[in-house]
Amino acid sequence: MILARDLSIRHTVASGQPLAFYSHYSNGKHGEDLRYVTQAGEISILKRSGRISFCFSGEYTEKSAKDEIVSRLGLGDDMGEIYRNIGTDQFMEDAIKSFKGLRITRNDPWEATLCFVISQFNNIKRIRGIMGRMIGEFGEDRGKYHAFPTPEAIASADLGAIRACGTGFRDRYIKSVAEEFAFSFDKKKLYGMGYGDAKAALMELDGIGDKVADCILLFGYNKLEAFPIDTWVKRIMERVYFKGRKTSIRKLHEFAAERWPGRYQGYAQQYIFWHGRENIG
DNA sequence: ACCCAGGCGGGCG
DNA sequence: CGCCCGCATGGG
Repeated sequence: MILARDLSIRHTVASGQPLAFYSHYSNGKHGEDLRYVTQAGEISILKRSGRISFCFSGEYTEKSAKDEIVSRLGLGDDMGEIYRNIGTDQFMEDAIKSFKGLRITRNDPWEATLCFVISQFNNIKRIRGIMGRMIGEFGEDRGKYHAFPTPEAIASADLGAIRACGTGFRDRYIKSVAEEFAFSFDKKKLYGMGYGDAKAALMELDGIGDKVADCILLFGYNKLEAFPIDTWVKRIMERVYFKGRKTSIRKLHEFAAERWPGRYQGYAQQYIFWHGRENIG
């Protein structure tokens, strides 16, 4: 059993995070049910009120499964401190009120990378479909589910097979980053690097720009200071903070760093994104 | 039919 | 640096 105050699995999974693309979520009368497969095995969670009960299989032990869940769902985050930090104005207060319990999930760097390379110039529903087909096509068969595809599996696939999953023009980016992660890119090294250096290293890769790099750092490398700016965040910030004027990505980054200094820009961003998308349009 | 989606690379001034 | 363009695909 795990205590989980200020956790909404629904908001967390719905808000376009990598976890959503490889998990199975349902909300029944017994509570919120979430299942997902990792390289180590399968995790199954049931949350009712502020408590999580869980099951596991594969290589997991009671302790490692618990650690996995706490880490994956960001349960170590002090939401009181985070809400005080990002609740800087009426828009942010409304966002927090609407989506209290929305967490930043922590995913494997490769998983975050593949998901967000696919996300570019795309929409959440389609990303989900493409990821589902890639998992079915290239992920190891674990019986009930397939595991997340390894970089090696995708690196050795041919471009046509990747494209057959519905990736469109992103096929070559997908293959390229898979080759990097399989053979040359030192993905461990980024954990020990500062935010700026790690972002620059990711942006060396073909198909990874400013926004995708920030997503990978936020959702894959536990760097909560990352602030991904997509079309929604840009549009909403321009409306709320810049009187509707077109504003460059660079200016928006500068504004965010000033308004939400410290370690929680990534949380600010996720609440702007989801509140803006769901409640403001 | 038209527009848009968790953008990026390349080319231009 | 900023700006503009093309890019696959499917849903509204």
